[in-house]
Amino acid sequence: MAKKVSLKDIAVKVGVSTALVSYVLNGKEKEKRVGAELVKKIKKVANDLNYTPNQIARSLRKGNTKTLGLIVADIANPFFGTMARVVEDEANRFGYTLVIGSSDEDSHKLGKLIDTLCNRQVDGFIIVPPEGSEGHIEGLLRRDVPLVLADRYFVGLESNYVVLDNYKATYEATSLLLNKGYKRIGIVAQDSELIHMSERVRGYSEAMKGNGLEKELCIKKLKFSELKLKMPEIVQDLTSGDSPLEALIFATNSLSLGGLYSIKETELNVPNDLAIIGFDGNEAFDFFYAPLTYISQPIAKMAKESVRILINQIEQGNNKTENKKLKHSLIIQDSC
Amino acid sequence: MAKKVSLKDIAVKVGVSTALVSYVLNGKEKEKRVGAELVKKIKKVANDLNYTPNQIARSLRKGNTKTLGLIVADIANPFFGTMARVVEDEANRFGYTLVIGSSDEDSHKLGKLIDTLCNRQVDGFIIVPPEGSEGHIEGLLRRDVPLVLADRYFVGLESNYVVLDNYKATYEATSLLLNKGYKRIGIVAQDSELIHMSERVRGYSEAMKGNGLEKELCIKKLKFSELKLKMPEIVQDLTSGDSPLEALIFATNSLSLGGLYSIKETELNVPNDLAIIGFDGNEAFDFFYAPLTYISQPIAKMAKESVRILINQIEQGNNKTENKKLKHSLIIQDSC
DNA sequence: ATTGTTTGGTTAATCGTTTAAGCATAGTTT
DNA sequence: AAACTATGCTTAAACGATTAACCAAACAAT
Repeated sequence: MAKKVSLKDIAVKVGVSTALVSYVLNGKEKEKRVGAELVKKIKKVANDLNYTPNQIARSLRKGNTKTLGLIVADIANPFFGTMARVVEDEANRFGYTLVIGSSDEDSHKLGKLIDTLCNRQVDGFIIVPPEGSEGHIEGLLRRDVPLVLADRYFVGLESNYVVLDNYKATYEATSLLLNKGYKRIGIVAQDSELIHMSERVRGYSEAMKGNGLEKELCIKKLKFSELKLKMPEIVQDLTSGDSPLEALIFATNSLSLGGLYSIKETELNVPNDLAIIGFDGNEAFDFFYAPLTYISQPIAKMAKESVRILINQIEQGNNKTENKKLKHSLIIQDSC
Repeated sequence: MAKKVSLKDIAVKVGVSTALVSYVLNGKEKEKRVGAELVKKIKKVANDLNYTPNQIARSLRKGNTKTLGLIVADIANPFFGTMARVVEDEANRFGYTLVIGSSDEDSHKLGKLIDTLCNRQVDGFIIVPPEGSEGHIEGLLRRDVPLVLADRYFVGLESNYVVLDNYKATYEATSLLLNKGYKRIGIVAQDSELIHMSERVRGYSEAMKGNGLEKELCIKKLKFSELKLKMPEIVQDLTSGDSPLEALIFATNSLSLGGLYSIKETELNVPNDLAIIGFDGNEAFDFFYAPLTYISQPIAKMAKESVRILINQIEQGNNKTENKKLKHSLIIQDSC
């Protein structure tokens, strides 16, 4: 790697001190009363030599890196990929670079990522926190590290967060089914203590109870690892027997997808034998023989808000926390 | 942000120079003959204070950042998301952090990303180069910046690269169709000068010519921006008239998807009226009424090889370039 | 007794920027 | 003429870690 042009190179060439060059190149020529002649000369030489400041050195001196850290569950997941993309663009717009990490929903991995990024002195974090990671988040908060939680948050922690109004999302989805006359409605959710999931289940429950159907509640929880193994079985169970379900809500994108793969293998006809509502968009939803009705998240808005809040905290030192619950939209197609 | 523990804090607490602490914490206690007592004490204090080295300072001094830059077209695209994920894991495995950028297939944006990452002193790049970016890549090569091109490369440039054997991929896909008896076969490709695309077209052409069908060649090229607009029209054109196509190969994932959306709207029956072969996997392919036969890329392998080659060059200063053309696999389902 | 070696440390320069503080010289007040 | 003020630039410390070079004391060898 060829060595880069430094302030010193310019200084030597022009015959001044590095301080002066730094002032000029940082637009402090007025404030620091640099001679008009020299300003021109310095700018020209800087340009000729194709100078760009060494961010590492600058970071060390200034104590900031103009870098944000984004930690999602898995960047290969299109939901997080899309989110990352918007975060990247927004960060760039504000002059920040983005570093992305995947936690695999593993709080230990999250801890390692946080350490790494802290040592690299990122100025702040946007984190999609996995289960059991309150401790790590709390640690960051205690150290006053600028931080926004996205997609999920912890009830006990006073932190910034930007999430979907998950309760309302499933409440309305369930209501839609109820309005269409379905009564025996079930939900397949992730087996997780995380608030976004419990809110989704609660939205479903409350909607059912509101219709006097508390006895009909059917909630199945799956661990992530069991998805491929158990989904066919679950679909089978729920839709047979003496009171088979009439409708099913899937509480995540992967559950929806898993569900579709399973349903495809059965004799069931959607929506006649079974109505379904999915979560998050997915092109596959459109190609299912009965294109899926689904709850869509405003990913871009979530990402933008997160960045805005984060940068606000970094640059203004804003210390009161901001919370956002965004509204879903219901994409209505043919599956119910 | 609370200040972090530094080498000096430890040094002061133990009552030694920072040099000694640095030696011990970097495992040079033997080489530098540090007293056994002190070694213990320093390690203990470092541990108690929860010390972790400031990577920024270390980077400035050592001239490396243990950071890799990955520039893809769009991290929201699952193909690149998956690739990024594997690159991330591999980089981590070797003690590197990953910074990701999206070029949007825009060489100017690529240039800006390269500048940003260079100023942040990444140790090397993995780049999926957009059209017209030879100049930027050449610039990096001239400065001896460690670099691996992925997915595509430039014929004139002597650089590392890891790509799919695109020629073989479409050659075999076309052969499959020919063997099944289809004769009037077309290909819909991206309108691009990039080698991966021209190789895909060439694979198709050669296979057709090999069967004496050069007169039947039907190659449609679409600009990325025209995809949604023109695809329905193209599908319509190709499949009607007096010699409608019997089979169609889509040369990218988004073309495949766009094609499927269009075909869904027609009266055509796949594979009876029209056989299709797609590119890259996609869950949507599985839910099309005639699950798609497609050319699948070994993304993980591509990512791993890229990282291996890159780190090899960074750490060994290896200056002979490595090139890899990986083999596709043909996932055979019901669309042909 | 002189020289040499080992042991166990310290000093100080360095990476490239930023920035507070200082210091001439010229020009302006009183 | 003495005392300020402005102008225009330089010096040097600092950020935190690394590392070459040096130093002192203890001990051994000639």
